[in-house]
Amino acid sequence: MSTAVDIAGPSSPDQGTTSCAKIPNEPLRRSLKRSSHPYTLSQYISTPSAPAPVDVSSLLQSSSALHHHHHHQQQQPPPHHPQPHHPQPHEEQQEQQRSSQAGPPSKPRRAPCWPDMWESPSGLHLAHAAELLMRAGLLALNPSAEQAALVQPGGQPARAEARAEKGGGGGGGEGSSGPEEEEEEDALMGCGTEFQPFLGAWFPFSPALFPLAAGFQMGGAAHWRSAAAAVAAAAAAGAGEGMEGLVAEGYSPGSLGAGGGGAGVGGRRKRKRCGECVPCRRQRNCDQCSSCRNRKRGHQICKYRKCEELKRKPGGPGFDSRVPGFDLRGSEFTLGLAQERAHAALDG
DNA sequence: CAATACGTAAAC
DNA sequence: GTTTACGTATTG
Ligand SMILES: [Zn+2]
Ligand SMILES: [Zn+2]
Repeated sequence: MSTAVDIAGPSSPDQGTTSCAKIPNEPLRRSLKRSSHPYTLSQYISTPSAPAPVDVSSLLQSSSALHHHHHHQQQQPPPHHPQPHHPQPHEEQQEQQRSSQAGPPSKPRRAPCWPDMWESPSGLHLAHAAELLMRAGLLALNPSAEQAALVQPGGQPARAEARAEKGGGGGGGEGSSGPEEEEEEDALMGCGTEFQPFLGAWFPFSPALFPLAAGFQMGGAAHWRSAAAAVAAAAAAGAGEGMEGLVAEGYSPGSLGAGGGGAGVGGRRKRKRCGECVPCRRQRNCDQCSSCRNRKRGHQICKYRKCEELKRKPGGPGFDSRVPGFDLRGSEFTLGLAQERAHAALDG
């Protein structure tokens, strides 16, 4: 199904060639004025200052939380062979590249490698499916089955681009990988589903499954790669989340005046992730979805990580068409497990 | 209506 | 100062 997936490239490079300033040319002036009219501040005010999400990390790593709660060290699956030196272009550069190369906005360089099929917010299904499979033990030793199931007949299913926040050499370039990696990996492994050894079974890397595989790899076969790289990656990634991640939510009624980009007039600041839904639990950006690719301009969290709570509008009448009785929150099993394992591995 | 762009709040 | 990410405007 998912035949209706947006195969077209969602990323509109637009003409904003330069970094982030509409100084040079103003082909279109979309931002005439950014007045905003949030919903009803009552909703926000009503928001209890109960810092629920804060405990998530603690819950996940009850034992690991002993050492400290500074940053959530997450697992970072090394993409592949350790490369001492690599020309890792920054996103900005990539942006400019693609932007400048194409005057008119029409798909700058979205390699056909990644059908946005995985990009679908509903892509979580993949993760769910994977978890189900794992639980069922179907992937025990059945690479063929998994491949056939997850791999797409199209040709280029998924490719690992793990490094993401490589962190590089301690600070500075945070970057979050980008399309460029595609080519790199392609050259290295030949643009194909990357099947990594997963506890004896082979798993295809996909944006949705990434975190899962990562966690398990670290826990089960962390030795498959340099521990140092993993640690570095983990640190980098962890920092990224620590930025905002899941902090206590507390709004100052008095401060609710203006601002919030869109939440200026009359409204509330910004809601926070619930921290319990599956998307919230994703620790890593897929780097493949529109948000990830356009994060520089879109300033939005990875589609796979977008909190379901935030997805629905507060005053929304129809709310969201959530499938009743199908709360993915139960999926915490795999996620929690993976994370736990990852943390455990990191902690030692 | 969906996707994207921008401003800005909030955590660091 | 940094970055991340929400919310809306604008665009399509
Ligand atoms: Zn993403
Ligand atoms: Zn959530």
